[in-house]
Amino acid sequence: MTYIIDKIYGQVAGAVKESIERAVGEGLLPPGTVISEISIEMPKERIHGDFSCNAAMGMAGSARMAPVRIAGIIASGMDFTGTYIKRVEVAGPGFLNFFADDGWLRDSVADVLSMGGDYGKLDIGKGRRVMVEYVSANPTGPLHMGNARGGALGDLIANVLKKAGYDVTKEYYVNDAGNQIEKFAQSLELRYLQQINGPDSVVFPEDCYQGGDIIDHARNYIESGLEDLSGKPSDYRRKMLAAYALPINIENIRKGLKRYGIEFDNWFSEQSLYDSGELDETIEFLMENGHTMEKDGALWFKSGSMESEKDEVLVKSDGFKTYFASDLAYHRNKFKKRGFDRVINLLGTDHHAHASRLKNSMPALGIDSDRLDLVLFQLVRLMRGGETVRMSKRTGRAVSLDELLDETGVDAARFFFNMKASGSHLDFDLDLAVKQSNENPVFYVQYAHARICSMLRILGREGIDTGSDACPSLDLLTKDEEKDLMRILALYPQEISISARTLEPGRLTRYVIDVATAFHSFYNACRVKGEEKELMEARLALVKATLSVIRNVLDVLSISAPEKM
RNA sequence: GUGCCUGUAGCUCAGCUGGAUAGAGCAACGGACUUCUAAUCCGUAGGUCAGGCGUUCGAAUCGCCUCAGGCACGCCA
Repeated sequence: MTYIIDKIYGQVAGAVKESIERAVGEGLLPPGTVISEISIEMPKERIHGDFSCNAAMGMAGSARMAPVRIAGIIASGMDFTGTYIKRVEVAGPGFLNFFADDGWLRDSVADVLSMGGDYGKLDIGKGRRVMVEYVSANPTGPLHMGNARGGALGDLIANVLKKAGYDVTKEYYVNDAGNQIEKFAQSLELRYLQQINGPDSVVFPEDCYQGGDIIDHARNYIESGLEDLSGKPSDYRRKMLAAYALPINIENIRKGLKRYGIEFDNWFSEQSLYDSGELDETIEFLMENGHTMEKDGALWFKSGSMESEKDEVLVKSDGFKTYFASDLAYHRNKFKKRGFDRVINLLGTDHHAHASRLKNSMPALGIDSDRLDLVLFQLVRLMRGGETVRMSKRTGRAVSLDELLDETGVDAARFFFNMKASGSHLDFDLDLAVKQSNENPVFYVQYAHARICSMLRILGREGIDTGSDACPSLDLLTKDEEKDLMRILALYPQEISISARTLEPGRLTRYVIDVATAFHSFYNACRVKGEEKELMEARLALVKATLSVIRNVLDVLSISAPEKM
C-alpha cells in the first residue's frame, strides 16, 4: 500500500539522493561524503515550504563544507519531472525546502474517497501474528481505574496493529491460581462465617480483601440456598466459596469490559498451566538447561550474567509455585505452543521490575527477548476532595470501572485515557469528572461528525446526490482552509504507521482533534450548499472525505460516531 | 539507599532517533449567528522547557550532577 504522502516523501528523498550522487560524481562534493539517512519533514511554517530536508546539515561534517554551500550544490542540480514537487529553496542554516503542487492534496482526497474504511491500512505487519495482552486484572474483585487506562490503551494498540497489517489476538490472562486466590478464598470464608455466626465471631485480618463485594458474595451464597458450609472443613469451605465467587467475578469483568467496548479474543487461565502440566514442563526445561539452583529448600531461577538482576524463586520451600514461574510458563506457551511472532504486554509501572525480569528471562526459554514488548503505563491517581485516594483492592476503596463509566460515559473515558502518553502520570479528579466530560474534546470531534451528517442530510433533501462514489474535479479547492483540511486528511496513514511502530497510539486522539479543528475552520470559511455547482461538488467531496476519516479514526478508537448531537 | 519513570504557559498535556520564531486544549480577555448544527469560528495575552555544567554550527531533545514527585526493590501477585 503506497499512499500519496509516502510517494511524495519518496520523491523528495529520491531527488535529494540522486542530486548528491551526481554532485559527488562531478566532483562538486568530496568523494568521501557520507550520505546520512535522508529524513523529510513537514515544516511548521508555510514559508519553509511543504516539505523540508536537512541532509546538507547532516553531511557537513564528512564533506568538510558549510551546510549552506552543500545545500546550494544539491539544490542546483535537481530534476522534478514526474513528481509533485515544483521547486526547491535553500534556507536558514542549510535546509532544503520543497514546494509541492497542490495535486498531491487532491490525489490524497481521491484516495480517501475511493478507499473508504480501508484508508489508513498498512502492510507493515506483513500478516505476522501478534498477541496483545492487557487488563489481566486479578479476578478477586471489580475492575478499577488503573484497569480502565490499561484497557483503553491496550485495546487501541491492538486495533492500530490490526490496521497496520498484523494478525492480532487480544488476550486476557486470568490469574485464577496462586496465592491471591488463596487469600480470596480465605476472605470469602471469613465473611461467610461472619454471616453465619455474627460479625464478631472471627477476626478479619488486614491483609484480606476488605471490599464490600466479598461480603456480598458470602451473603449471596447463603441466600441462593447452596450447600451449608458451616460444619464443613475449612479447606472444603474455601474451595466451594471460591468456586462460587470466581466465575461471578470473571463474568462481571467480562460484562464491564464489554460495556467499555473491549472484547477479548481469548481468556487464558493461569490454572490451565497447572492442569496441563505446562508449568511443570517449563520448570523441568529450565532445570535441564542449567537455569536453576536449589537454596534453602526452594528452587531458584538463576538470572543471567547480569549482576544487578536478582535471582527469583520458582518453587517455594512449601512446594507452591510462584507467580514468576507460571508467568514463564505462560510466555513459553505464547511463543512456543501457540507460535506468536510477537507478544506485547501492557502493565502498570508498579509491575515494572517483574516485567523487565520476565523479559530478561526469555532467552532461558529459548526465546529472543526482542519478540516481547512491554508497554508500561503510569497508574491513575485518583483525587477526591483534593486528596489522593489509594486504589487497592485490599483496602476496598477503589473506584470501579462501572462507576467511572456512569459518570463520564464510555466515549469520554476511552478518549480521555488515550489523550496522554502512557508514560505520563494521570490525575483523575473525581469531583471534576462530570464537568470534565462536558469539556472533553471527544464531544468536539463527535460534533464535527454530527455536523457533517447534518449537512449531508440537508443537501440530500434538496435533491443533491450525496452518496456518489465518484470523485469530481477538486481543482477549485484553493482556499487555505480547504487545503489545510486536505493536508491533514492526507496524513492519516503516517499517524497509523507511527502509532504502530512506537506503540504510542495516543497521538491518534490528537490527530482526530486536528481533523475536527480543520473541518470546523473550513465550515466557517466555506459554504457548500448554495455554491455554484462545480465548487459545491468539490467541497461536498472534501466534506465526505472528512467524514470518512473521522469515522475511521473513531472506529480505531472504538468510540461512537453519532449522526446527531 | 539502589533502579526505572516524570518535571514544558495559571491548569491538563504535545513536541524528545538534535534543527528554523517551543505548540494545542481548558481557563482569561476582545470579536463573529436573519445563512449547511455557536457543543463552532476568528483574534489577543500568557514561557528561566525544574536548576546547573558539558557535547557542537545548533539542545526542550543527547551526557553528567542537583532538586522535586511517582513506582519498584518479598520463598506476594
